[in-house]
Amino acid sequence: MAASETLTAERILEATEEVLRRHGPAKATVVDVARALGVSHGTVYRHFRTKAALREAVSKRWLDRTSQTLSRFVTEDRDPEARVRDWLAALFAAKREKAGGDPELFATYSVLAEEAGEVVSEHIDELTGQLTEIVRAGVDSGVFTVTDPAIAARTVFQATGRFHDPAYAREWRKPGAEEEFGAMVELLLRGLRG
Amino acid sequence: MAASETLTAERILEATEEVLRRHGPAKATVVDVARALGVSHGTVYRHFRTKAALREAVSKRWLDRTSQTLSRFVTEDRDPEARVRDWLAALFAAKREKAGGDPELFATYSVLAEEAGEVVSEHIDELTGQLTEIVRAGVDSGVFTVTDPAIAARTVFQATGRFHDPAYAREWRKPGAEEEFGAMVELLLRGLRG
DNA sequence: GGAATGACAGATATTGAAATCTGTCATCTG
DNA sequence: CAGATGACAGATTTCAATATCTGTCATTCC
Repeated sequence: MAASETLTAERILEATEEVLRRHGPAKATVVDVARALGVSHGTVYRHFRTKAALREAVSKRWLDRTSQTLSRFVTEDRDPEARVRDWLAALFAAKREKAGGDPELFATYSVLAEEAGEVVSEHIDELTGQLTEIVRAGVDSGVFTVTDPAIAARTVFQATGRFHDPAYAREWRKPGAEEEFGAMVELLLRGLRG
Repeated sequence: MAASETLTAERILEATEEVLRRHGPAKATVVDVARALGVSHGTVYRHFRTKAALREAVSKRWLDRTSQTLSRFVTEDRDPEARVRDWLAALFAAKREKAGGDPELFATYSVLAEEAGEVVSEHIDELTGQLTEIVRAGVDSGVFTVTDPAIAARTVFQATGRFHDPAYAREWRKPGAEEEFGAMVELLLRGLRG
């Protein structure tokens, strides 16, 4: 039996991701997860209070991977304007790659995220927080002239929603999407500079 | 019988809107529309090839009302910057009012629009066309410094998507939405000015 | 004794048969 | 004869019976 190893929250999450990959968000059940782990479903409920909590944890994991990837631009010691550009480009690239690489899995995670409102809010707060730091660096160095870096960052994030919100995923593969993204970033940077 | 008047496409569209209002998008049938008009459903098919075509026509009507409302800002002889501001504000106000006033009807039309891809594309082309004209006026008068008014207008329209795309309707009633909209418009105007 | 189990009640999902709807067209009606 | 009808075939939806799932908890097992 695979039960030779201790049953950790981590192992349950991995099994859940696998079950979601196989069955999709509508058909993936807690019983399936338990079966995949070779335990009874009651045992899964010892680690996660509800099915919703389990799915939320999976969502969080998924979203955190993106935050992680982008965080490197925050600490870099480079021109803030270039960092805003690169941070946004990396966000778009990451999303587009995930959506294009395995559309079904991407749709699955999009459904999960839809359900997990709180987790998504926190993710967005994390991302705008990162962007705020870069914008603040730009204001401090005099490249940007906005009054409030936090508001400016939130606005830039919202303005680029079309290029990172899963609801728009089908637009990302259209020809011209790259150009549209470029025009958006340049217009926003003009706005940040003033 | 209500059939005293001639059966026009117009009358069918009105009856369809009424049926949609009553039954919602999922349950509204062509048979219902025919019944409301006191004719057989075969007669409705004489005017609209398919149910989808009928729904598209209803969507077009709905969207055209918004285009109509906004067109006045295009012809006005005023400061282009103020006109961009007002055009965007009018768009947001119109959408928010419709969504807030009768959420169920708004949801119904949102579903219809989702189905009618082509009609929505044309609507968006019409709106960005309007905005392009205002931006071009701004470039001509020297207030704006963007290279291509059409690209700039499209970008501004996309950036403000959060404030007019029905997918975001639930965000519009949140406190702070007005401020977020204001910050977005001001950042974009800074970008247009350069 | 702390972790795992599986029987259970209520909620949710699946299924397949019956009902309704879409779109066509031969026929009817003024 | 132009416009309307309603019967029809195939597609889609509805509905109720059946099966499965979620979440709990008394009991079992190391």
